[in-house]
Amino acid sequence: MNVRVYQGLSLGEYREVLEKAVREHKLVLVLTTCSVDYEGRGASTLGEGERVIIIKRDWAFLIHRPNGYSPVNWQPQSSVIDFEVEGGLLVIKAVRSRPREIVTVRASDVSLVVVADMSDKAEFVEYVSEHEIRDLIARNPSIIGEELKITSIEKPVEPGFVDLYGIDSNNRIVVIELKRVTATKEAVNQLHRYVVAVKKSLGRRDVRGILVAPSITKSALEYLERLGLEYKQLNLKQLRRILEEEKKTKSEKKSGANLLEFFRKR
Amino acid sequence: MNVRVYQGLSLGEYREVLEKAVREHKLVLVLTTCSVDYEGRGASTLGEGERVIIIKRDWAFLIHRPNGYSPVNWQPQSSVIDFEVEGGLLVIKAVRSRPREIVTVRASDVSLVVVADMSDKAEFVEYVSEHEIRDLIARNPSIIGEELKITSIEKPVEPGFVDLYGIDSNNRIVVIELKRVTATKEAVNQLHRYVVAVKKSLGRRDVRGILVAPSITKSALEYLERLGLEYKQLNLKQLRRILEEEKKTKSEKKSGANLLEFFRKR
DNA sequence: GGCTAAATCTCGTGC
DNA sequence: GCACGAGGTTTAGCC
Repeated sequence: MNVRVYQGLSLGEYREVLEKAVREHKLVLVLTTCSVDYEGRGASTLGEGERVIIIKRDWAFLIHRPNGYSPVNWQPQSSVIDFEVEGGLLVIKAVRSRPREIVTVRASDVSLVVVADMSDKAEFVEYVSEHEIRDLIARNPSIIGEELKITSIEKPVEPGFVDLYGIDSNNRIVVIELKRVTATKEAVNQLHRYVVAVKKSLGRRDVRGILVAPSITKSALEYLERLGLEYKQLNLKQLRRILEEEKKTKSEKKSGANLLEFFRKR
Repeated sequence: MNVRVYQGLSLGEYREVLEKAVREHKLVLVLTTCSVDYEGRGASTLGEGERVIIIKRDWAFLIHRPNGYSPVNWQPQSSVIDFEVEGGLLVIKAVRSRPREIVTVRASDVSLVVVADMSDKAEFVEYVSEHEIRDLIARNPSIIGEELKITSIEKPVEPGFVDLYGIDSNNRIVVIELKRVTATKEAVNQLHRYVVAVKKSLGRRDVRGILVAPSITKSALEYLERLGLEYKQLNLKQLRRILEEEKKTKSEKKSGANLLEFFRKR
């Protein structure tokens, strides 16, 4: 990694360095005393204080305060980043075109600028996502303690997509809504919407709605029961164990079948 | 701002510097070649590559790749940050207790460490939020072209909170759901939920549901009309003008009051 | 601490 | 390019 550190320059000199670094799509860090204005979908102002500015190679633009996870101001991807010295201040403008938004930094002092060549081609692998859980249950519905035949994944119905759709051992239609986190009223409502839509489109009354989640809020459970829907608890630890097992087996077999596509094509 | 820059140290020396800086709640930046594992609500692995690590004064922990707005891994607030040198690697563990999550960084190389004393006490003022729009309409319902008397803000009903609640000129109950961005089916659904709940709790059928938003998706509008609900377009620019005006008047009044106090104290 | 909903949400995916 | 939904969402507000 090629890293350059700049300290003790004049604002004009910093401007030169920053302008060149950004033009060359380097990664840039700026430690600065500044105020910030934002104007776009919303609007904000931030008084003077000490912050870290990160400008990424794709011109993502982040302003971080000394505390907290979130940047105080940002631009997910800027179309223009402009540096000017005006009235004793280094003014940085990060502009985004769609939606039209602008972040303006007014730096009275720059303590440090770091310019780095960075390369990162590594693969990011995430697991235990809702997708993965969904496909696992589709392959093996007994996980949720039901004798089901899953016939569709992400089945489109009027108000959206049903996570899992199938038939139980009594030939009743089953609509499943899946959450990988605590289910709230929103989730109950989503399920209810789908059940109503399926009932209507099929002209059948014997449609079961099952909410599958690791946990559910008390009021959501009450709401769900009042609507005649069901809740099945999901054991995430067990699921992860099964997924781990499958992954091992899969990497041995090296099978590349896409379950979603498989179901779609039927 | 007191800034210290470290380069060319051994991993063991870096460990010392980082350990001390974090213990003293300094802001820390690390440019490093590393791999990352995450295990908690979800799980992920990331192969070796060049990244920026930010450790904030409150032990928020962010790992950024050279591109994109989002950190690839993070800890909103760590309870423990631990540094060890193991097998030629600097291993950084950031642990969060609730929920139990752990991010593990394995650094094969450190290019730069920056340790900074940073102070930022400035106020962050955000405007044109849903709150502000809500309160403005509450004060002046004619903005949405209706003769309304608003009687409640954020009225709690069974499934959640009604943004604005009131009575129209024909004595019909009005439930208003507000969005500051394009309204989707989700918003329609939210409104529908509230209208159903209010109808039920009052035993009245003459309850109007109005979705107020700057725009609405086509399918959401169809859905809304099918449910017998209404949509009112919001002119954000006009709203912002009014808010600006009000703010000016308010600050004049405020400074006037301060002036009054000032004179009283003499 | 639980619950509810907003967010300059961002990001991926499908049409 | 829009629409829709997930997210390790995070954050704020209220009880």
